[in-house]
Amino acid sequence: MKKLLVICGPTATGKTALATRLAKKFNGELVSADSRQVYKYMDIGTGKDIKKYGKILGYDLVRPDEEFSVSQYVNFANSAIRKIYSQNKLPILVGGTGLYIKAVVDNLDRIGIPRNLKLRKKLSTKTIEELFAALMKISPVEALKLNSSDRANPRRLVRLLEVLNYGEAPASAAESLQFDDVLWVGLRASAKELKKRIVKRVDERIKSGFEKEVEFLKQKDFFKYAPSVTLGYKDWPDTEKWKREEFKYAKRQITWFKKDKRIKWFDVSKKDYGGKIEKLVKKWHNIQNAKEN
RNA sequence: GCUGAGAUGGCGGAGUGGACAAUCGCACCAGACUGUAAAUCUGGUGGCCGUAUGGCCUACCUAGGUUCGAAUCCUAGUCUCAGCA
Repeated sequence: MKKLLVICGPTATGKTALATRLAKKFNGELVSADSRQVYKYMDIGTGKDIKKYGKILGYDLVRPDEEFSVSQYVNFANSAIRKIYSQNKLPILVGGTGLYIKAVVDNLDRIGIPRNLKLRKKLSTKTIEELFAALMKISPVEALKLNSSDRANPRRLVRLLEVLNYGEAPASAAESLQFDDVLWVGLRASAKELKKRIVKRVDERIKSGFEKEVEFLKQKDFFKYAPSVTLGYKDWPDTEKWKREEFKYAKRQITWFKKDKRIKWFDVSKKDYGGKIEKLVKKWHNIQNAKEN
């Protein structure tokens, strides 16, 4: 019986703390689903609470100047989860990168199709109109499926061309992993509360030596070109902007997760939400055990 | 005190007689997103009514004026900045 516990939600809601608590209680192991914590040396800025929480899988997978993608993440996560099963433990997928979680749970096809640097380079100078015209030529069906937002998004247009150019049947990402039962727990907070928490957390990160981390990364030349240099790192030392960007990011996360009706939401401002979640997980666990017998 | 420049929507900043509720950027709100996802992209953003084309009201420092018509021109005032005393 392959069970998976997902802990998701916007940033600064205490996902890792909750996951750690549940891991202790239910013999679980954490797998981080966070697209930034995969980078080495970016510890304070991405909030790797190693000291506080102990072992978490999914940290430090690549260097800050390396490319990373969902498909790599799925490969990693699947093998990590397999290992956890082999130890008879409960995998807990915890993080705020909605796409990564979805990719692991729902086995997305297409993400197995590798990028085509040559093609990307060739297309990099094209306008949106030209890209869309090219798509219409290859596959009007696929082109017209795009919504108005994606149609104006060069990154998406290029990727679709890449996919259609690949020809063969879409490769799946690594050996897929099917789950028998997934429990989705989401942590949420009001905008006001979220803002408060974000401000506090950014201030804490600054206090615990964020500037030194940035200096180190710069010195190592990781800032020259790095997909990893985003919010926080990107605008340093503008800490007010960092806070604002962090909140906007949280809102994007909320927009993403809101759509997934599988998620059971808990407001972290309510008292004893942790206890309630524990109860829910316990019940879920027991039901599964009963089925197995 | 004199001389010059200027006062525009939450902020920055265009516009300099009609196409202006006012380009654009930021901020803000909503949304999309199956190989960059802390990324990328879309829509909205004075008030009221309408699903909408649209209609009405209040707006470009204040008060008057010119004009069919003013954010744009004139007069006076207030304030800000720069240079000189």
